[in-house]
Amino acid sequence: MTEAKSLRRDAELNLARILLAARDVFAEHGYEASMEQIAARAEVGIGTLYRRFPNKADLFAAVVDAATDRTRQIADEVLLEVTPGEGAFEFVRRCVDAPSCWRAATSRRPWSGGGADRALAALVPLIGRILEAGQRAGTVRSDIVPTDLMVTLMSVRALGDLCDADAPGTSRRFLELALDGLRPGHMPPAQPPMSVKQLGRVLTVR
Amino acid sequence: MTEAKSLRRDAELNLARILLAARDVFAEHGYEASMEQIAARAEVGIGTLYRRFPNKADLFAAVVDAATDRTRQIADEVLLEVTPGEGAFEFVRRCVDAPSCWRAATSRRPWSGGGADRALAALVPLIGRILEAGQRAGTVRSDIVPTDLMVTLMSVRALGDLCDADAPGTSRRFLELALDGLRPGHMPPAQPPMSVKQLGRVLTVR
DNA sequence: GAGCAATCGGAATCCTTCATTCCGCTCATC
DNA sequence: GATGAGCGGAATGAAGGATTCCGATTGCTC
Repeated sequence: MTEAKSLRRDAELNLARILLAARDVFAEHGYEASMEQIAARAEVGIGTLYRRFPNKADLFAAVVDAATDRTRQIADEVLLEVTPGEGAFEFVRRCVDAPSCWRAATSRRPWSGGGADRALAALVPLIGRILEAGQRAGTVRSDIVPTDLMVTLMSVRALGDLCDADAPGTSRRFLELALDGLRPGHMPPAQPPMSVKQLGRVLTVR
Repeated sequence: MTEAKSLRRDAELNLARILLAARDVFAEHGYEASMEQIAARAEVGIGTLYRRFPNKADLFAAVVDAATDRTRQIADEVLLEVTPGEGAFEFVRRCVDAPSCWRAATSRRPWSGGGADRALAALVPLIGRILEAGQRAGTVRSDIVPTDLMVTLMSVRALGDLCDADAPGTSRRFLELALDGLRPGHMPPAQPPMSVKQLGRVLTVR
């Protein structure tokens, strides 16, 4: 966030390029993407990556942090712009459409340290508010909790990775079907929802 | 299927173990699982794997074929045992519960050759019958097609890979929510369903 | 515009991770 | 008891990829 030392102009440009490229490449291949791929996408030498980020994990962490910020921003926007009844659905849609938002979660080696917990601590209350608004409006089942939305997001993302290259829009269609499942009118599932603590564990390196 | 040459009794036992182990290990790690992992799980030397299967791809193909058979078998059972109104839902549930059924599809290197097309040719009509029964009974939306069920299966499986280890039952809960989305009472999604041909491409090595 | 430290690029290094091969030993089977 | 089908698992070789290093550039300051 706060860059104490100012970079040379060209270095600053390259840093931005790297972050952009890393976001896209990680989004596409998950943590398994290679540093060389990222460097190539950023049109930068590998050495340049390593001057900014001591290693791959740190670069990934930076990307994930940015994605978390973006997610929070989306939640804020939804809370502001969207009708209470539609907020929850629109939030998930916008997250799916955002290039890398929450995408890291479907990667195998997402956060390390307490990163996931911090991200969730920021996100869960926001999503809770969006959700409650929908429930008060009667457009969202009363048995839905924030982790349900996140889980939906994760599964849609995973499906997109699998299918969208060959069948564009597949995950989008599935998303709408899944969202319909969140609307009132059905029996609650026997299985209780995932806890936030569990989700934190899911998102953390094993 | 038809083993022309009969194996020594111990060899036959080992073959069964290998197939079992491969099924489980591939289910757990996808095609990236190593031959050594499989050999270890089967409590067998690596050499033994290679005497039965000339290479990894062939072993994987054998596992996938078995899974396809199992899926078809489940469809048959559902058609026979389950109420028309519940068949579609129960089919997906049973597939999710079957240890390796359709699991390969979420792996990155599933079928090669025309394997996927053959499997789909066998499965799609069966699923179509299950689906139509539900639609006639009024428990399934009229805009749902067989690929929707398969896509649901795939996303639930993917979610399970991500979460179930840390939060058991998560994919199960999501499955029920997603299935609710297939029930009548909502607007059809704007995005048309995936075609069978596209699904075949998704399942095939790139 | 000269000097210089900050930057670059990317070749080279060093691991790790497999798939696959090979071969001496074992033990069903006849 | 002979013998060849089977077995285990060390060894091989290739690929992939993170990280390091260093000579060549180039913004920036005086």
